[in-house]
Amino acid sequence: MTATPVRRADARRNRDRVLAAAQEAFAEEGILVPLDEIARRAGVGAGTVYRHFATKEALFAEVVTDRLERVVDEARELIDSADPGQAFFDFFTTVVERAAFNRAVCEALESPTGICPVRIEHDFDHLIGELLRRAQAVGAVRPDIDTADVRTLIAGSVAMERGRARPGRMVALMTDALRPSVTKPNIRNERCGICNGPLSASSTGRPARYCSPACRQKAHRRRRRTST
Amino acid sequence: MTATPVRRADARRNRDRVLAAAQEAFAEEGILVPLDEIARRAGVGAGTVYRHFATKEALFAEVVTDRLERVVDEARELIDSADPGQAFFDFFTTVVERAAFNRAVCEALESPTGICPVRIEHDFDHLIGELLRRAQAVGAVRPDIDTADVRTLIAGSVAMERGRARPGRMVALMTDALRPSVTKPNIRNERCGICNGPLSASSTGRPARYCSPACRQKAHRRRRRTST
Amino acid sequence: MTATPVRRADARRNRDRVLAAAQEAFAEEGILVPLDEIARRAGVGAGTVYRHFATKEALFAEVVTDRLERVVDEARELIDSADPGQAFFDFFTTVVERAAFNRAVCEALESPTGICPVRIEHDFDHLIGELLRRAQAVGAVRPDIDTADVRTLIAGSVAMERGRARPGRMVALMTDALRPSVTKPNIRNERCGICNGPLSASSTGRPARYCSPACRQKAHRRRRRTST
Amino acid sequence: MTATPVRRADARRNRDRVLAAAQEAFAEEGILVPLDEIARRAGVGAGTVYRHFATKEALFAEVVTDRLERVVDEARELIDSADPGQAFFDFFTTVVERAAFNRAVCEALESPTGICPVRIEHDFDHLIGELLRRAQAVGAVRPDIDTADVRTLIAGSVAMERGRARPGRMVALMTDALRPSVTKPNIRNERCGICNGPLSASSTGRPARYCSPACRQKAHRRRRRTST
DNA sequence: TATGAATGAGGGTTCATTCAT
DNA sequence: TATGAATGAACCCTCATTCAT
Repeated sequence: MTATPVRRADARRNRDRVLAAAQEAFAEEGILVPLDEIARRAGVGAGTVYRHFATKEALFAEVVTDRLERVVDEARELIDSADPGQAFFDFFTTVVERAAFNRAVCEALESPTGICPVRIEHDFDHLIGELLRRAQAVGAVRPDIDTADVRTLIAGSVAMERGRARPGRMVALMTDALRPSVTKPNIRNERCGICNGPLSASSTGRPARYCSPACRQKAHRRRRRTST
Repeated sequence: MTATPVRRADARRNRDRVLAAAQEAFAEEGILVPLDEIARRAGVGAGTVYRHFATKEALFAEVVTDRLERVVDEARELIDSADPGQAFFDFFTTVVERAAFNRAVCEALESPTGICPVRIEHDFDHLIGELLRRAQAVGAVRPDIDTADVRTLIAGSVAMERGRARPGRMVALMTDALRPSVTKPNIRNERCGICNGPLSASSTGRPARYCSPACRQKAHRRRRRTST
Repeated sequence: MTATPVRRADARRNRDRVLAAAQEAFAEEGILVPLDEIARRAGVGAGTVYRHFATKEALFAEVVTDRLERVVDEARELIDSADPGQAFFDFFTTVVERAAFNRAVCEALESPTGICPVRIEHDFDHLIGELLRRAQAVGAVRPDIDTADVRTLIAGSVAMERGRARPGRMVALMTDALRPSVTKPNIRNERCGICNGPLSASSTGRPARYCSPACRQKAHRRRRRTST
Repeated sequence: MTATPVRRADARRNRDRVLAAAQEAFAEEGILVPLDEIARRAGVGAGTVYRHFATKEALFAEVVTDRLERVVDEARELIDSADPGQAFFDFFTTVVERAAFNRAVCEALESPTGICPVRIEHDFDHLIGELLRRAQAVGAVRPDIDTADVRTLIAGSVAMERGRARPGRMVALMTDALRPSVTKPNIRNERCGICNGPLSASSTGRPARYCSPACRQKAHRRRRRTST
């Protein structure tokens, strides 16, 4: 009992070393990296890892949570930016860039299962929501986008950036996609009334209801038949 | 005198069952699904799987190749479509939709390593290239996009669609991103001359060189110092 | 029932093909060669192999037996040779040479377990015994050698020849060992009365009882102690 | 401050138990013994074996290397023996005796592939070479023998001794073979000029050129034909 | 408390043998 | 009868987790 404070300091230091090693290892090799490898990088025994984290999965969650927390913390001030559009796109780009070099974050973002604790997920979504709302308010982002879309786009952009030859290219394309455009987007995702195929966006006139002249013709014939 | 061995029918049936089970299992759980699980789903012993496929990896490749071959075969006629834009976006949408429910295809598309035989990879790229070229020729697709971009976008769209609540939404957004727009895209991926941060696209005036007023100011001050 | 003779002929032919393929495969790769490989070489199904041979081990025994039978058959006339020494050494050399290129025979000869049927083992031993007896009768082979020695020497020579750079060298040395010599051989295998070490053969005087002067001295001292 | 980790004693004990079990199992059943069997004999899990030895093959190499190292270490002093012949034959006999009860060593000695690390192989060969050279210098060993022969003879003797009824008998015969003899050995390995068969050593007269009177007669006839 | 050794349940794969066709 | 497909036990090896020290 005498050395408790020292022990606590030791434990804290060990915990941090494990986390740092896990950050590194998970970032480089993903969740499949053996736990022993993490312990080795941390310079501790495997048992020590388990002293601080219940399971490997919990350690993984901690690592990802930690990353997300940093992102959230650093991005919080962006909410009050004088240029909400700039703020939103800065955030988007930064998050993707960081995650793209981090297999752990990639795998976490892509996984639909709730790896991270609810709190941080909520914080992350809240942050996105605020940035998005303000950016949309000034017309910097398409109005038909919601928070879930942005999260999905972030994850997708990360996946696309990872290991690609020209870094930043896909994320730039994604941000373009988020900007309002005079072209009429097809994000309503409506389908052809005949063949249920996708509708091509037409930039003029009223929205198309059929995907092609052939289908329009078919619909016309049907209507006649029905009316007969 | 048919040259096919007598037992072919049976073996073929089992092979097909294995392939079907593998399609299912790989699609649901990805390449990490145990081979025994595939055998179980097919209702055969593990050895039977190995009779038909040299390794688990070979089975995986077969499954993915099969999917891609179907896509390529069905899409080949699109090349001569009267509406190249429509053809391109139809293709894009169809491919993503199919793959989105298929972890195997996702993992294969995302993996840089050559899982599939070169032939099918080449066919796939060739198909994309042709559809893209024609669509760009009629102005239906942004001219600054290349085949590699499309492949990446397909894989990314798949990742984004997978397990998402509103199917088709992300792919629609992606296709929007591919359409030409009167907004000036930032796909040049240029960076702020001061902080190297991303540039926001401005739809009017000359292209921005700095990401924010603050950076522009900084640059201004630097220029004065240098000129002195 | 109509085609019985034909079937029998077919079966016989198949059996022979399996045996030939097994000869080849076992000779090249040893008993560990997969049975499927043998079936493949024979151009039959694995089931056909089992129609003719109860187990893989039985097939192996048959193969080895067959080899030994040929050896015995070919060597039988040597028994009545006018030069029994020549006959014996010819036999020895030929057997080793053949077996040295035949992993199956090597493995069978080296294995103490009775792989082959008793009959052929007996025939083989009988042949060796006769050749040996006659060769010893004319003084061509050391008299302190028996049939078991020869069998062992054959197996050992085969093992030594296999894969060696200079074929025939070891078998020549072995045959030298079998010839009578004016040096007194130590095949009595007696041991030093003190340290139980091997005795070196001395070609003159009475047989040594101690392996070295040191041991002889020790024995001398012991005797004095005991007699006191 | 000793640098040895705390747990070393325990792990060391287990490692030794694994090694001992492996010695036993490999010695009895050869390299084909299942690794699980070794673990079972050692009273540990399979994983423990892999903690100490990278692969089964590595464990096998360790076992054999260990044996050879002991042999080499114990035999090193023999090099300076006052009786080089005695030293050589002692070495030969001892090595064979030990290995004869050890399938592992047998298989390693017989295998041309480098199972053991180069160092020990080299040490072993060097030792043999030295002992052989000195023994030949004093005329205790035939001069036409080289190091490779001795290695081969050791392996062969081991194979011959293994499981044989009269231990030591074959090795004694082998050592006899190595001794110089007044009989003319056929180790030149020359062949009959007619049938290419082996020549029997004749102890008198000039070396035979044909293996039998029949061949000599044939040669005679040929010569006549050619000269005509 | 920290260590890292031990565990043992699988993982992919092989192959002697059986059996439906 | 011959086929060769199917079987499944067993192989070597990995690694998350536990536990003696």
